[in-house]
Amino acid sequence: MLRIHNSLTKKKEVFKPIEPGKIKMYVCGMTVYDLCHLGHARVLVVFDTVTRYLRYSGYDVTYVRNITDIDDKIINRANENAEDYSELTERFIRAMHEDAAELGVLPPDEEPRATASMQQIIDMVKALLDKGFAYTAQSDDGQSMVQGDVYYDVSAFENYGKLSGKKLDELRAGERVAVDENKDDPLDFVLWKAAKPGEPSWDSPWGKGRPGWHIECSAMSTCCLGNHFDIHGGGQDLQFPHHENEIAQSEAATGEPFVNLWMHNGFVRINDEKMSKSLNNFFTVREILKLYKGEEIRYFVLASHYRSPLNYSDQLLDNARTALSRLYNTLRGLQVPEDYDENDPAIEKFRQAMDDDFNTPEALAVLFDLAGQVNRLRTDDLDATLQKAAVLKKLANVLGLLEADAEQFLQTGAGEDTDEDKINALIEARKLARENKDWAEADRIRSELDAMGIVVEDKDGKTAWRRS
RNA sequence: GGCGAGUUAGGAAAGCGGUUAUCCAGAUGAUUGCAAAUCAUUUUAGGCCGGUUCGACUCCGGCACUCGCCUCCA
Repeated sequence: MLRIHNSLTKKKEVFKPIEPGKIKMYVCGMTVYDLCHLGHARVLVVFDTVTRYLRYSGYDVTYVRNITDIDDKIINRANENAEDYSELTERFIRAMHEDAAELGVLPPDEEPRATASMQQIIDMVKALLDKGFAYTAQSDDGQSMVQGDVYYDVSAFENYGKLSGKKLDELRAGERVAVDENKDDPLDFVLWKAAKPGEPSWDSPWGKGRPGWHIECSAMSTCCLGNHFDIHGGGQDLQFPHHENEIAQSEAATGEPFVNLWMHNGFVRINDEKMSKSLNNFFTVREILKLYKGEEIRYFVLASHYRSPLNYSDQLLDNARTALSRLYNTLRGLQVPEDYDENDPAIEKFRQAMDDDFNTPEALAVLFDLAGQVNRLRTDDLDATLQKAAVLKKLANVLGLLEADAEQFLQTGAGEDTDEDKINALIEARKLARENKDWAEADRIRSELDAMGIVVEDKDGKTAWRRS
């Protein structure tokens, strides 16, 4: 029985899809004006793992993750670079896809882009105007004031604040909301923004302009998944105002409930502080990939529960590396069969862990228990060893781990190339020395390899090597 | 100020009202020419103060501290 924490009710709930056997899930993706940092990596990995597990559990999942490819930051960055905004976004979309692949993140079923969804966005803004949830307002187009902006009227939506637990009065009492004279209420937010000269723009009934940030997700999600769907996810920082506004827009426009279950992953932190662009304390995925493999980063992310804060440090990545090596060491040298025993008790434990709000740390513990069993069995019962190993590999694969060949994984470093010829030559030389019982020479070669970051292991009459 | 989350051993991180979480690090033993890998055993816990209970890390109350949201953010 799958239970998931719902941000809307702040409780774990038994999950029940709208349509039996099917799950429709939307996750807010990147705004593509820069490289992905570790916080983005967490969203990618977490919801990829959720999707993989839901599919493993037998659900037919439609996973949609959007790309925000037009907004103020993109325009500003393109201006700074003196390049067309679409060149900028194409570049970072490509980079994002590369990073995702390195992290073992499968592509979503659909990846809608804001700029390719203008008709749906305009239709939704129209619907909101028609139903009295929005109003047009004056805007400075660079030359004169025109009636080119459209705002959402938060006071018209009675449940505003239900996701974030905020009340309109309390929000107004806060002094952090910038006062904009064109708005009726400081909390109203823009649906359609009139273009200034030279800005990228799209035709609309309100003149040339571009969508506000929140409306695109309402439009793209309902467009791909229908007015009412099962799960909507994203980082915790999107809960307010972004997701709150999505609910207000979608439910007002369609008159239907929007999303049954909201999932929010916790932040990545560094020195007990949120990692973010604005604090400028972020590490990009690419920087980390120079030192650690994508799968090591993935393991690091999954070693904490998705709703907990995740602290970043080199030591923790080192820890993830060693832990993952233990699993790969276990599979090393085994011809693990595809078929596995579905009645293995570990599978039930694994499912219980994952069914409990995707408890990946607990699920990893099950993998390590299996690894222990495999290592104990392998000295005298190859058949049983392979059976357990098959279960281990299968369950790890559900988490997007242990998909690589063990030997290859252990012999590949992050970033740099391996000079295999040199390594093999040294190992051959050491083999000769050992045959002659010249232990001094054998050990000298071993320390030479060690200095190269190579560990040699003599077992079963053969010498294997791996990266340290 | 409003709202929310958290505080577990040397580090990380879970479950659980009484039985070994797990991973990394450390110790000892087995194995090894010596190592590595692996196995076995093992040392460090539950912010503080009360309460409930035969029994609390686990439930309840208070306090302290940390973090987040309330503005763009994954």
